[in-house]
Amino acid sequence: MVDTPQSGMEQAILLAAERLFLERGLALTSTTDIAKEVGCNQALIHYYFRTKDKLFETIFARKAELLFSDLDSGGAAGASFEAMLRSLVEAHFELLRANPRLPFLVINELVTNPSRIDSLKLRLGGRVSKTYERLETALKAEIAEGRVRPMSVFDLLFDAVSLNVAVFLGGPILKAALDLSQDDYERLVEARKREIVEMLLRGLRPDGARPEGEDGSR
Amino acid sequence: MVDTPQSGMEQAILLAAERLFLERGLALTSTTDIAKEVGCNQALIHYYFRTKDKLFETIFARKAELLFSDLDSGGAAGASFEAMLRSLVEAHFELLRANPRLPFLVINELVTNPSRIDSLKLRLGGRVSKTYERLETALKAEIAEGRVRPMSVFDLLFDAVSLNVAVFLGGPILKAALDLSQDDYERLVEARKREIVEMLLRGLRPDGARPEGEDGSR
DNA sequence: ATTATCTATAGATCTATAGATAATGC
DNA sequence: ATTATCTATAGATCTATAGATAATGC
Repeated sequence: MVDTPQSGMEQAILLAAERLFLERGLALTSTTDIAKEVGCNQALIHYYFRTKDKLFETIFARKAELLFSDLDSGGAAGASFEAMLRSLVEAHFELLRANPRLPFLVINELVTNPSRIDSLKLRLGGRVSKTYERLETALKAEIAEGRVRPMSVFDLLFDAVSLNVAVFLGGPILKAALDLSQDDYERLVEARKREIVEMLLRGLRPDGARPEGEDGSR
Repeated sequence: MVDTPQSGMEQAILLAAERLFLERGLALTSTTDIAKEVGCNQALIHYYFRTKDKLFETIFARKAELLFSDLDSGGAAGASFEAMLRSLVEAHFELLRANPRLPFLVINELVTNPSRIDSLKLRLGGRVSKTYERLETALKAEIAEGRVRPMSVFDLLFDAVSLNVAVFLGGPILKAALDLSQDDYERLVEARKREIVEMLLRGLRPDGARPEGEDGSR
């Protein structure tokens, strides 16, 4: 749990391995590749981490933890539901933007090696639940007051995560397919962020909904 | 392009390889694995397909083609925009349901081996454009008449594909994480299908939208 | 003395090919 | 004769370990 202070070499190995694992996944990254990237010999990887799998596990656990970290959103208790949701979704989006390869790594690894799902479950424990429950209370209240159509928190989160994650899973492919410059690509990502929030908020409105004075700004 | 008639063995190899590639990806599937699955010796794989990569390419091309196949939606020309969109999204969803591992394979392969993106582009050519253009005309008309908020076809498709694909990318992981039975899982998938359509259609409504008599049914 | 780093190598794959044998089509 | 299938193996990895050497901390 606690990160014991690491030697420079250990750090360097972790960093290089992280980069390579994120880029190509576990199977396509050899300890030889990592050593080359670090600039040391391949045996040293095993000196510090015993096996390639343990090294991967270390990195994977940290990264996955990040992915499921509580997005401490919501800000002030008085914020409206819309503001809370918006801030949550945007925080999640920014987390992914800062770690764009993360969804690829996690999906890739959990799909090809489902046994890691259980160890992840243990490690993360009830981590997610805090945000989940706060959101649930808020959502139910909104629905009761008729400001949001009836729906489950599960679906709401599924919708939001789907939209966010897909940007970074499909992004690099789209960038290559459409020959986008880095600039154009970043604009696309930014545009998606706005569209996702828009789609989500509108998608929640109940049947007879009118905008609540909050919209129409920007 | 045309599938030349294949011998039984060739077929068997293709089938086994497809299954394994979809399950674990290219890197984690060896020609030895494939041979074992087929029940022949490993050299035979190379007799028919020369290299493992050519075998993969064959399968990958077919499958990717499927993924980008024109979803001949819309039905009758008189159908409403909502009906057209709904049918398009549902057709896409059903395509994925019939090939649930496909998104994993394609993303996995295009991300770890971006050079395949170009060959895919060539092969698929303007395939996607037909649906795209029909949708574009219809969307613009809707927007002009104020029945849909201003937005691009690009974003609309991105939203829809994101929501659909995420079900099948994340589904197996969720199933394991929540210990769902096969039945429960299938119910979840079905529920997602309904929610996705709901979210998309509502998310398109313009600011002052009232339901158009079409909603409120089921 | 202990810890970090290196060289060398065993043992497991895995892909691809060569060359032998069996099956099939005239 | 030609085509399909098999056995055997070369050559490339790749992981993990053993054992030598260099660096560091008392």
